[in-house]
Formats: sequence, C-alpha cells, structure tokens
Amino acid sequence: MNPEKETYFADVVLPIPVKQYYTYRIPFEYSEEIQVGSRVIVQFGSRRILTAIVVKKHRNAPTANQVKYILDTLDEQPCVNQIQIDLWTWIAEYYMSSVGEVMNVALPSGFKLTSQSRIQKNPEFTLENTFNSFSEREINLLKVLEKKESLPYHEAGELLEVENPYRIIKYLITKRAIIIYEAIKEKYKPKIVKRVRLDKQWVASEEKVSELFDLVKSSEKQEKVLLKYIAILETNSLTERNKKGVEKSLLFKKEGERISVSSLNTLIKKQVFQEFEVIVPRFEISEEDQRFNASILLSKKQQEVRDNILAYFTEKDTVLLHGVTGSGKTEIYIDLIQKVLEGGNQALLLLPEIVLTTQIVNRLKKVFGDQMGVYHSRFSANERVEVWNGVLNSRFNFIVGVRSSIFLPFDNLGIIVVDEEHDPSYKQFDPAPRYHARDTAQVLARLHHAKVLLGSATPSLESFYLASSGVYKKVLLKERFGEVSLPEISLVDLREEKKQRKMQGAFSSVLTNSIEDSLSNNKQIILFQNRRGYAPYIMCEDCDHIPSCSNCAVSLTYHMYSNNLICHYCGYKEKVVNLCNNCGSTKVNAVGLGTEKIEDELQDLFPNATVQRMDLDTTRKKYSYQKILEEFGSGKTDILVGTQMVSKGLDFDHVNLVGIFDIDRLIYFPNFRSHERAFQLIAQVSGRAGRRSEQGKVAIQTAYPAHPLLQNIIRYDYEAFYKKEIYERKNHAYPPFTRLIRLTLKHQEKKEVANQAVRLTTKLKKKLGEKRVLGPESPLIDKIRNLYLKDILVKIERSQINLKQVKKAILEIILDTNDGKRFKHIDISIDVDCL
DNA sequence: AGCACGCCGACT
DNA sequence: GTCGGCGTGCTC
Repeated sequence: MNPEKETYFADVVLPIPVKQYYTYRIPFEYSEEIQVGSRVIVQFGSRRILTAIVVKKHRNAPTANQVKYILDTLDEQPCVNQIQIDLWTWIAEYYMSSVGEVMNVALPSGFKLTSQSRIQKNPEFTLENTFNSFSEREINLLKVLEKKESLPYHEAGELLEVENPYRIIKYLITKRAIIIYEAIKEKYKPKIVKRVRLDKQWVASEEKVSELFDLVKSSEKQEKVLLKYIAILETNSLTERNKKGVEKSLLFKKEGERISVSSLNTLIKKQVFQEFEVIVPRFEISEEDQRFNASILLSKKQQEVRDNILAYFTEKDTVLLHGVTGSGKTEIYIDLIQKVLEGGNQALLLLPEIVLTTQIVNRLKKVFGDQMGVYHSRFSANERVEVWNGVLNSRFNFIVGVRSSIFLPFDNLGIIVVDEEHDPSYKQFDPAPRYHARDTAQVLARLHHAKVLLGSATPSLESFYLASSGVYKKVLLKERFGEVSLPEISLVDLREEKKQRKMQGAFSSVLTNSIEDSLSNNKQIILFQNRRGYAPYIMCEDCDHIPSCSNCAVSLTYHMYSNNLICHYCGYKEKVVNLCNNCGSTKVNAVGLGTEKIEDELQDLFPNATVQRMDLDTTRKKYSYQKILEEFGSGKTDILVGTQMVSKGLDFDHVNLVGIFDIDRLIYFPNFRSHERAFQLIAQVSGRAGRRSEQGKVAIQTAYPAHPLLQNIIRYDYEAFYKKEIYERKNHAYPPFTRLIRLTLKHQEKKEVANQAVRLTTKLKKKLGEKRVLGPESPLIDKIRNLYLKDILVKIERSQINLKQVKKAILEIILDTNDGKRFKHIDISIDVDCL
C-alpha cells in the first residue's frame, strides 16, 4: 500500500464548551501538512464552520459515526505546540472546564474564525409576482432583506418579533424566498500601508533625475509632489532610499507645502511614481528600542539576594521573593531574566493588569529593547495575534504580560516571574476556565523545566505558607533601595474626630492638615478610596427610598459627573431626577463615599490645588490612563484621587503623602480573605509615598485604630499579620489548609435556584461528607442581570485526598442534578480555588 | 455555544 | 387547526 494514500484522522478541540474531542478525517493532500497543533477548519453540525486545533493525529478510524473531512488548514506550521496542548488539558481538568473553553481564552480571537448562519434573499425571488402567502411580518423581513443584503438569525428574530425565528426561516426557505449561508467572522488582518516611490528608471543616474524635473516642470502641482517626496527622503543618495519609498499618507500629512492627491495620482499614471503595499508590524520598532541592552547595577544586597535565588533554584522550582515596596525587586527580575535570555531560553514576566501600563514597561523596554514583547488586555485582537506570532517566530524571547500571556506559544521557557504574586487579578472570573495564572504558571514552568520566581511585598497566605513549609524557597529583601525608610503610617481616629466635630465631609482634620503641608512644600498627594462614582446610593430623606437596579439586587451608584444612577453590575443607567421616585420629595441625599465625592470635596477644601481622578470612569479610553499619569508625573496635577488603580506600580518622586479612606469597609468585608486583602492593599498604596527622596507619610482614616490588623500594618509587621491570619485559617479550615470549590447556581426564578441548591447540597454532602460542603447560601448580591444566585462551597483538605476523584464526583452530581426531568435545567458554574 | 426540532398551550 | 414559547438533544 502506498503510505501516502493511508488515511489519517485528527482529534480536534473545538472552541465550544463541550467536554470531548471530535475526530475528523484528514484529506490526503493535507496528510503531511496537518499536524498536532495545526489550526483547521471543520464543519460542526449541519452548518456551522469552526476553527479547531488538532490535538492528536492517528490512523484509528472511528467505528461508530460518520466522519467528516477537515475542510482546510490555516497555517503551514502548527500555531500551537505540544506543551500548550498539555497545559490546556491540565487547566481544563484542574479548573473543571472543557478544553474548548480553555482554547477560547488561550487563542487570540483573531485566530478563531467561526461562522454564523445568516439569511439572505433568494436572488431568484421577487416579492411582486408571488401569491400572497406571506404574513405581514414575513413581508416586512423580506423587504428589509432587499435593502440589507443579509441578517444573522437573532436579528431576523428581532424583526419578526419572535423568540425563535427558526420556524419562520424554514418556512421561507421552503417557499424559496430566502437562503441560508454561513458567514465567516473576520479573522486576523495584517496591517498594510501604502507607500510610493519613484520608478526605478528615474533614480538610475543624475541625468535621469534632471530629466525627471524637466518632465514635471509644466505642472506646478506635480513639481510640488516631487519636491516634497525628496524632502521627506532627506538624503542625497536617492537610489538607495528610494527603494523603501515613503508612506503615502506621510506625503499629505507632513508639514510644508500642501500637495494634491490628484497630481500624485497623475504622476503614478505617468509612471513617475509607483505605488506599492507593505505589511507592517503593529508594534513599531522605534530606532531607540533596537540598540539597547543597558546593563543595570545591582546593589550589594540585591546581588546577594539574586545569588540566593539562583542557588535555591538548583533545589526547588519555585522561589518566593518577599521584598518590601521600593526594595528593588525589579532589578533582580531583570538580572535573572537577562541570564536566562543569554542562555538561549525564553522568559515571561507576569504583572497585574494595571501595573502593565505604567513606568515599569518603559524601564524594561530600555533594557531589553525589541526582543521584548508586551501582552496587554487593552490590545486589539490583531495586536494579540502579532505578539503571538512574534513568540512563535522567535522575534520576542521575553514577554511582559497579564495573566493570559501564559498561553503564548513558548517553546523553551527558562523562567517565569510572577510579580505582585498576591494580586487577585491573576485569577480569572468569567468566563470559564477560572484559572489562577500564578498557579498555572508553575504547571507551565514544570512542562518547560523552567523556574518560577514569585515576588511580592505582601505575599499571599498560600505562597508564604508554602514557602515556610519548604515547598518553595523563600528570600527576604528588607531594606528599601537607596536607604529611604518606609513611609510613616498613622491612624486617624474617625470617632474621635467626629466627637470633636473636626470632620469636613470625608476629611479628618489630620488629613486636611497633612495635605495642606504637602501642598505648601510643593509635594504631591495620592488619595485612595476603593469605590468609584460619587456615592454608593442616594436616599430620600422623607420616605427612606433608595433607588435600586431592576435587574440586580443592588442600589444604584450616583455618578455626579455624568449625572447618572448606574448599576455597577449590569451597567443599567438612568438620569438623575431631583425628585424621589417613591414619594416625590425633593430631599434626596447622596449617601456614602466614592472617588467623585472626594474629588468634589477636595476642590472646595483646596481650591488652588489641581485634582485629578483616576478610576474606571476616567480611564475608559485607550490612552487616558497614560495621560493622567503623565500629567501627574510632570507635576501638573497636585492631588491624584483614585480606586485600586492608584495602588499599583506608580512610582513618582514627589509624592510624600498618601491618604486612605473608608478602610473599615474593606477590613470588615464578609470574606475570609478580607484581612489579607486589606493588608495587601494598604501596604501597596502606602508604598506610593516617598519612593526616592525622603520619607513619606500615610494617613489611614479609621473608626477602629486599635484593630490588630491596622496595628500590624503601621509597624510593617507582615510576619505578625501572617501568624495571626494563618492561625485563623487553620482553625476554620480555610486555604491554604483546604482547597475551595465554589458552585454558583443561576436561574431566573428565585424558587427554582433555591430548590436546586438544596438538592445539590444534599447530594454533595452525602457523597463528600457533611463538613466538606457549606451552604447553600445567597451571595452578597444575590441577583445579577435578572438571574438569581445561590452559592455552594466545597472545602477539601489539601492532603490525603484524591482531588481528581472529588472533582469527578462533583461533576457527576451536577450532571445528575441537572438531568432529572422533574426539575428545570439550571446553569451551574464552577470556580476552583475561588478567591 | 448554537442550531434543529418536538411538545404543548393559546387563540383565530 | 396553526402559531409561537419553551425545553432539550446533538454536534465527529
């Protein structure tokens, strides 16, 4: 038998939440080209077209079902490697999702072309000469299709005012009025720019050039075009520079004489100029970037720490670097990464979302230049594809990125650094898979035989525990770089201030005085309030009515600047009317504190100071974040008010005061991690004060200054905090002593979720034991987007338990619960290692 | 997920 | 009878 004629099959992952692979037949002509990791196009179901990834190539013809052919392949080389497939598989199993869901978050959307069914008017069909066998709505739809070309199903449904348009569509098809076709959603588009250059012949010699000028002499406009072109080239050696030409738009943009499009076009027609297209990277390589390899100097202490880390790496795969803010962890990262790159391996530095837009990236760029790629969630699908390809073709051997950069196609990672290791943004919430990038990074590292460095000033309880118990190694970096001492943290007793009537709005006298001080010394101030908007709710003085969201179980947040009441959960918005909806009273007050209110009050208290607010609402646009920081960095802004955004990665020399509001809310938040979160957040914000020149100050406004947590914070006593907290965790069997799996049930009917939750809990308890299952419980906000919620928490000991079996049992019970014909199908989402 | 289809209750 | 809502099964 001719080996080339042997049939190969491919097991593929599809980008849908289905827990199995599907087997397709590889066409003969592709039997070489299609390999494990190839992107292929397949038909799935009766019409859908999907992009799939081959995870296994084999020759075992499936027995039972029909097998469809792979329709096409998208790349000559596989775009996913075996390590990635192994990682996907691990994630799917550990986080109890399907591999398809992992594929969905792992692959940039530019790589996944999927089809959608659309309807179109049958070209052979005309409304006029049909007998009147269509309803008014159908005719309406057909009329729209005459104008609009095509519609997806759901839009047709909207037009027809029916939930499920399928039946009508089917009817229209049998009447030969419309046809269905599959529209492929657009995929990655390379960026193409048009350039122009002089036709070769004109730059062959001096004589030719002058001949050229003679040629255009008759037209002043054309002469201008030529002159401008040459001016932009900025060179005498026309022949060389002309090859690259000039970006067409540049000819029109650049200052100097305006030239006309039509004269350029005439010149192109005359074959003086020629137009051509080039594909350009979306990441421009600035000339500066290319040459760098600036070395950095480590202090003695840093060198020592670095050497310790390297030594520990020979024993353990993971090392925790516990270093206070400003101790110079970044330099150590850089040094280690440089070593890895010199050894020919790749490196990955993970950062929390917000930190990535700031100074640190610029700093790294200076050291690593264009071998470093940045992977950020604000990037478009196209930009992501380019970073992906950059890793694939080795243009980038070092990536700085957010949690999803663990999915890039690395093939020989040497080190993964997870900075701010404790940061909750490393955990994905929605959609599934709900993975933790820090933990997944360790699995990824194992697959690459690479090392992991976790860095934090306030390590997560988990990591510190693992380091203390010898699973990881631990390195401490205590001193601040350059010997600047840590900011002095003071607690402002709000109850005392209130008693003495010293409060002005949200501001204590201590805080206003400190702000006054800083301002008069020409210093800058950062104020932190972890809540956006003006006030979390408004309330009528007469009837106590609080406007709340009709889709969610929350009050509407008052936003003064947009004059809206907004639901922070579903986005519902309404204009503010100054009358109570309930009783018509005009006495409606804003209650509580948000960043807008602080900004507002600041302007009254310090009319001469420039105040800027930084929260989700002021940073919606792509570069607004950078702009705010630039203005603050240049000293244009005196006071920066913000949410969590101000807590991370900002490093400004002239900030000597940080004020923290409403911290009690954080400490008393009903979650077993609230203390840990509060400690981390306060430490992080505090670190913004006095980074370089002198010792800074931090003022925390609290009603409970004696709280042990706050006492530990002002002394920077992480160890004491840890000891107390870990004791509590052990007592109550919370992580790191157990693993938590949260099941969230969602349904439109409150009773239905409640019933099902009870049923599910009972089954789980029976199978796993009473004490391992908590709930069911209504979450703090028990209705979001018109869906009622119930939580069930499964607690599993960390040792002597077969985790896989437990998960399998949970999945079986869920399947069983949802299978019963007597009950409605309920959406159940699973969050392993929920925060 | 998204499509296909079958089962019912409501209503001309 | 038939129209449209709703739930469920299946996809190599």
